[in-house]
Amino acid sequence: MSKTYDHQAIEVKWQAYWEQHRTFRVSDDQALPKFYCLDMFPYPSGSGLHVGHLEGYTATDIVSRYKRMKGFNVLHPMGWDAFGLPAEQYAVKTGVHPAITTAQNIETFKRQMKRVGLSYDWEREIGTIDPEYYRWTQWIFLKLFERGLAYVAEVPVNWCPALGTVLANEEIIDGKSEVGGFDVLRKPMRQWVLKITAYADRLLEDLKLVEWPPSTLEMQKNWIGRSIGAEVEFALADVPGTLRIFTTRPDTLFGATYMVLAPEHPLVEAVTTADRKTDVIAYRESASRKSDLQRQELEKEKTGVFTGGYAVNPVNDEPLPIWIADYVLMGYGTGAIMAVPAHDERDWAFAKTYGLPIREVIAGGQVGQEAFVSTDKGTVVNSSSPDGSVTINGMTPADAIPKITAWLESRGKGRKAVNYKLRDWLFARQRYWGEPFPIVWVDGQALPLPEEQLPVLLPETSNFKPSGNGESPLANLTDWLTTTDPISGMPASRETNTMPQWAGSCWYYLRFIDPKNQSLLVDPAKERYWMPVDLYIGGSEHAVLHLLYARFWHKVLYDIGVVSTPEPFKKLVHQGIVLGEDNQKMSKSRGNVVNPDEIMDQFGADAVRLYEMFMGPLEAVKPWSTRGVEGVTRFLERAWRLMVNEEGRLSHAVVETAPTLKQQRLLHQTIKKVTEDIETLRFNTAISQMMVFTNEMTKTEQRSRVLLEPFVLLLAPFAPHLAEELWEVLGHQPSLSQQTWPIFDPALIISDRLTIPIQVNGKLRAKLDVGTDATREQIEELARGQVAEWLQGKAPKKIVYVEKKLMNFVV
RNA sequence: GCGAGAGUGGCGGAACUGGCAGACGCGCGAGACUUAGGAUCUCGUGGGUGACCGUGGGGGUUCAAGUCCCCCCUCUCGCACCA
Repeated sequence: MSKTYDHQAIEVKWQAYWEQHRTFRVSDDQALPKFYCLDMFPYPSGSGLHVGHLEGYTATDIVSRYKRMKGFNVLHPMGWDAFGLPAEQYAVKTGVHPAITTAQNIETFKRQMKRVGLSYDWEREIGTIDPEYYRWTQWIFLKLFERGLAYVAEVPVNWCPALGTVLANEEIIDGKSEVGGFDVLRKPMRQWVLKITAYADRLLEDLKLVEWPPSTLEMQKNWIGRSIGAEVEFALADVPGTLRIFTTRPDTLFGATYMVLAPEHPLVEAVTTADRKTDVIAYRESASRKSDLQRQELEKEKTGVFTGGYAVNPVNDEPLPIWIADYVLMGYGTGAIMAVPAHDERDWAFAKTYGLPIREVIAGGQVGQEAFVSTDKGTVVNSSSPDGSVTINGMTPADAIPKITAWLESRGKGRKAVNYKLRDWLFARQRYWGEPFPIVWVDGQALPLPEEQLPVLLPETSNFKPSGNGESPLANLTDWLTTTDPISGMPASRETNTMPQWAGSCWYYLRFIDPKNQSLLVDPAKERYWMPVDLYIGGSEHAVLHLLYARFWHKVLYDIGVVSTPEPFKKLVHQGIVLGEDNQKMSKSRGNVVNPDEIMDQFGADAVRLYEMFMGPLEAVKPWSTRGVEGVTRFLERAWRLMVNEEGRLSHAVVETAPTLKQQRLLHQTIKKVTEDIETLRFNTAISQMMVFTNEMTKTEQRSRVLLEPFVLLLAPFAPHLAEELWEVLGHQPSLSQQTWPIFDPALIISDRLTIPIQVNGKLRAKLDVGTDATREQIEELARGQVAEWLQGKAPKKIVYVEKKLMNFVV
């Protein structure tokens, strides 16, 4: 491929210039309007950047460069989510300390990012593994602990023998570990847990405050899973006590024909009769051995056993047999349900399997065929208490629910209740490469360390193997483990768990605001100036966990006055996945991975940036095409040749004379389109407009400087190296990053001629070229002449004229 | 099954509040310049080829539908016994 311009030389030149002149350093001048433009910071993996990373990074870089030229003070930082399992697994295998591999990987990432010309303020670089950073991660943990939002619990956790560690639910896919695909068993273990459920309502409500993709909002809503219903007390028939259940359908209480407890439910022993004991124990055991995967596989076939016990339905005093079944989950609601087979699919299936009665209480379906679950349709029937104190017959389910709930409440048999799918957040990992907890244990009690003792440094070791009993490798470090409680002076033992990877990424966006602050997490004045993040771009794989956890911490920080906004990320966009050239997901095994370094060697950083944006809409999943990179390279070369001759000097085609009106119109249309498209992140169409401009200019021999200079500025956010060079060739001082963004003149956009399509019966038959001042009558007369052939002399029934747009004859 | 999004040339994709379907790029074809071209430039390129058909399929609203309404099909992503 012949080179019109030497991308290599130009890119090296300008990257050095930017670095030397600290061109992208953020100012703390709060008089300027601010724009906080954030990428999801990466985990620095061993394989370096891939073209998918680049898509999001290029998008934020274009917006950042554009906003700077628009006069904004732009915060566009980058850092490293550098704690994580891969480096630790590598250390276990090779003995190389995770700090070493991590540092190397960060070097690679940073080198690649600089090569792409991303305009980060590197003076604000942070890493979650830096003690000066995790000191504040630990500090936030202390605040959570102080507020009762961090507690210790003996939780059955997902124990993965192969990884020698415990996994969170979200790290398990189809019953296997996300990393490595190993088997996972359940094992009770002492864990730190964060009470995210205390914030469930606010996490749900405040989704109204953000501009996020609808799918992400929906996923967060589902994850939180708020549902409103009632808790109802069922007295036990033969033993003292009550059984509390949660239902969203109290309107179907009269249709309950049996009860189900989760196998782990504490009342199981009490209600089980002697003759049922063997079966119940056997079922409980088999249920406890089932992994989540098995539970999913057996979804269709419901199993359970009768306990022999009965509970009394509070609405009609009817005794209901109590069963245990693993389709009822201990972790949700009260771990017990009333079963209404007529109006619940699961109960229906279970009732069919075990021959339990199905009683219709909402008319409108065919409950013999299938459960009738609609709450919008149907009428309540067979639902009056025997003592006549309540009836909901004839009502719609929606009306019956509050009525029966109120009645239960008046009798002390129940109350309105809200439940969430969201569980508290298991916040401890049995790993080395993570933040240590600022906690010591004295006599079995967890005590927080004072703030002044932070950070609790991760101790040095060369043995990264798990202790094997489920504790982290830190448990092997006796010297570190043994300490004294600074408050009481009592002998103490350090917490051996470390924090999960999510911890560091929960608040990093705050540290970028004030990365070197020694005394505060973030300076309040700076925080008020910069927050919230105006644009946050990252993968949709973080739609739930990272974004929910970060929102949770942010709200806690809001409550203690550290931050000033209820939500951290105002606008969120997910870049789509870049597929391989074969339309398949990029993977080493398929051999379709595109290495950005190789593409940059061949075509240069500007071409890669441009192609990443030209592929299609930012959020769409789309395939890579190296041919496409060639295409945008041709465009860049054409843009170059517009103003540079073969010797690399200003071309003679560049003239000082005034442009034609038509040329000015094209320029101003281009300014308008590029400006609006950057604002709405439609980079592909912005580039296409610049191509149109370039194609037109290529045709002319005399290219007015008045046209070229604004064009170079428009090109700058997309192809910054080339644009800087062109700006210099045009005789200007660098850097154009300090130039102001071109403004379009609305008067210059409007054309003096119009093309009016003429239709007959909605079909295009002619086009009229008229002046903007042409009247309807003039157009109609001209049009009649043009389409006479289709009018066939008949008078049109109707003539539709849309001002300056179109004329349609209806015959 | 539920939820969200999407189906437009050979390919990636354009098309604002209904108003010229296919911008721009890739690919392909023709030509120019050249010793040469896989460089560059110019022209052409939805399908048929007379006025017809074309935005996943079928209905509808409208002077006019890729765009709005109803039914159906397909794909992608997420959730998946949450009572």
